[in-house]
Amino acid sequence: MKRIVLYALTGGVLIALLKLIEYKHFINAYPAELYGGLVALIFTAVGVYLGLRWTRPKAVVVVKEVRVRDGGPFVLNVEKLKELGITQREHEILGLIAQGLSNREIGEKLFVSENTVKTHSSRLFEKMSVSRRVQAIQRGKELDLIP
Amino acid sequence: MKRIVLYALTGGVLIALLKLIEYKHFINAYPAELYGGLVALIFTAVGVYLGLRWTRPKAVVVVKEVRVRDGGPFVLNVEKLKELGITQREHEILGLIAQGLSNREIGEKLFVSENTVKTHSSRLFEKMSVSRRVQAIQRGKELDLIP
DNA sequence: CTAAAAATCACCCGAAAGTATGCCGACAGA
DNA sequence: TCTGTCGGCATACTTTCGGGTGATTTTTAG
Repeated sequence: MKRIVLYALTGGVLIALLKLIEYKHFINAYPAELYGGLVALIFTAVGVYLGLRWTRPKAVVVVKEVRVRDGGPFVLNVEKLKELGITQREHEILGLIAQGLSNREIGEKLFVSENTVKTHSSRLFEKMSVSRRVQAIQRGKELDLIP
Repeated sequence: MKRIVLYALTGGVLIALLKLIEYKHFINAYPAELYGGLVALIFTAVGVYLGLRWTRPKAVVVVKEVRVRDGGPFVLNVEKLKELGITQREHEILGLIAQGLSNREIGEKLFVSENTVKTHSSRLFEKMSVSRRVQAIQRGKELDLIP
């Protein structure tokens, strides 16, 4: 709600501002259709971004085929997660790490910055008492945090 | 701050759109900001819709486990090793990588320099068509090169 | 509504990982 | 003997990781 108000305010102010300053030569320089297309494109892109960003499912469950030797389907050890204080996001990132993704790739997948991924993984490693991602994977499998 | 810049950009382009749709008929009835907000809202909504429509559908949850050779002990796939041209040393290093050891630790364990380990792992990654150690582990397990 | 928890992002720094290239010695096979 | 493969090593360089700090924003719980 706050964001919408902010959006309206900044948008309105900027519109007034830009209208005063530069729309004159802006508009006359190229055909109007071009601007129309651009505007549509930009807003659509923004919409896509915001849509993906904010309707992100709470639990992005990892789709992965795993060849396992031991019997029984994978059952997430929720108690262990709570015990270690691992959050959903951190757990999610653990899964993606286990898929061999780099921090950058994880960030792209989750629509967050690489820095954010680093922060999550740092805290995750701390909670899991490991210092490398490979170790985190091992530990995660031991503790049934990941398949 | 980044968000405000984004709004500024989109808002700036918005003025052009208003121009081209002949807003003069309505502009006198209500403040221009209202139209700006409306147009922005509409396009954003369209973007959200499109974004969800086309990029989200595949985000269906399926945790699938393909269980082969259940319960059996690990059997090294020697054919695969030969097929990929992976040498003993490289295979050995793959195993140590999978144990969560760093290149330095591997070097110490094998009484060789860290650089040598890097060389081996580089060649190994190339042969396995991966670019990171975590991926190598995954692939190695899939191909039964490591337990 | 407010406080706490979770999530996000930025910046710095050093270490680890990975790439590329070249060189060398040992050793097997043609 | 020549050639090819393998193991080992180095140097230089780029990228990725991870630690640490601090901050804001969003979500959640009370």
